[in-house]
Amino acid sequence: MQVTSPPDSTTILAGFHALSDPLRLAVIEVLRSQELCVCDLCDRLNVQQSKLSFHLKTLKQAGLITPRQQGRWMYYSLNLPQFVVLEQYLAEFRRTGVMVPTRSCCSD
Amino acid sequence: MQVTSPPDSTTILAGFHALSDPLRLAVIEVLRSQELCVCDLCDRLNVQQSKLSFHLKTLKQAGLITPRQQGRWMYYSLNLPQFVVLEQYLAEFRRTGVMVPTRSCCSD
DNA sequence: GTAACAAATCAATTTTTTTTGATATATTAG
DNA sequence: CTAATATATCAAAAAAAATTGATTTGTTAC
Repeated sequence: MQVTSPPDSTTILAGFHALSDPLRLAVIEVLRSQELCVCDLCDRLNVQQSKLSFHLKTLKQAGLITPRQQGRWMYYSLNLPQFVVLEQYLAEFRRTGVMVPTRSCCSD
Repeated sequence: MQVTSPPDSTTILAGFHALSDPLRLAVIEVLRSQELCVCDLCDRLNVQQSKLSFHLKTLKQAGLITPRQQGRWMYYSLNLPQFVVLEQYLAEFRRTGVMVPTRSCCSD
């Protein structure tokens, strides 16, 4: 019973790439407990606004965070379903623990 | 009951970075079902040897693959426990579904 | 020993990503 | 409308990552 179609590799790649930078990881750690606006994130992570904006874009495009505009503030929060997508991708490997015995290589 | 100590962010970052490249993802997909030597991987992925070697190094340093030397061949296989480490990291987010209601921002 | 082969490493180049500071866009306050 | 503020975007520079072809290292075959 497969409810959702498997994600294409582009989605997976974008997700892992988004999680492969220290600042971006720091962002999602901070958002773990609450939605925050850009200026709050700037303060907490002590990083300049345009820099943060660049990384938020990466996370947003990877589907890991969701923006919500309220007045002139932009609030970001985690998009948990996308975390699950990546988690599931990794979980599949665990289920493939059945290894074919090593064949002999090329010309051997 | 925590059996293993939590991985440092360097480990997590290296892992996600290793998974963020198309060729490296292709490598682990191919290794999913069996251990393979470098020359077999070259053939299957149709990629030149030094290029593959570069990416194998990245995967190896991230702990996602394990080398096994046999004669002049180097066999690589998945290191499943490290996949689990990353999976667990992502799973933690799912468990933090309890969101604090949004506070008002900065000067608002 | 030498030749042949597998794989890693290296240096130079190319490509991609990130950073920076400035500017543009959009919203609210007055 | 104008000023102030929040955020996004842009272009240029800097930094990091990837590609390439050549070379090196190590192993086996002869």
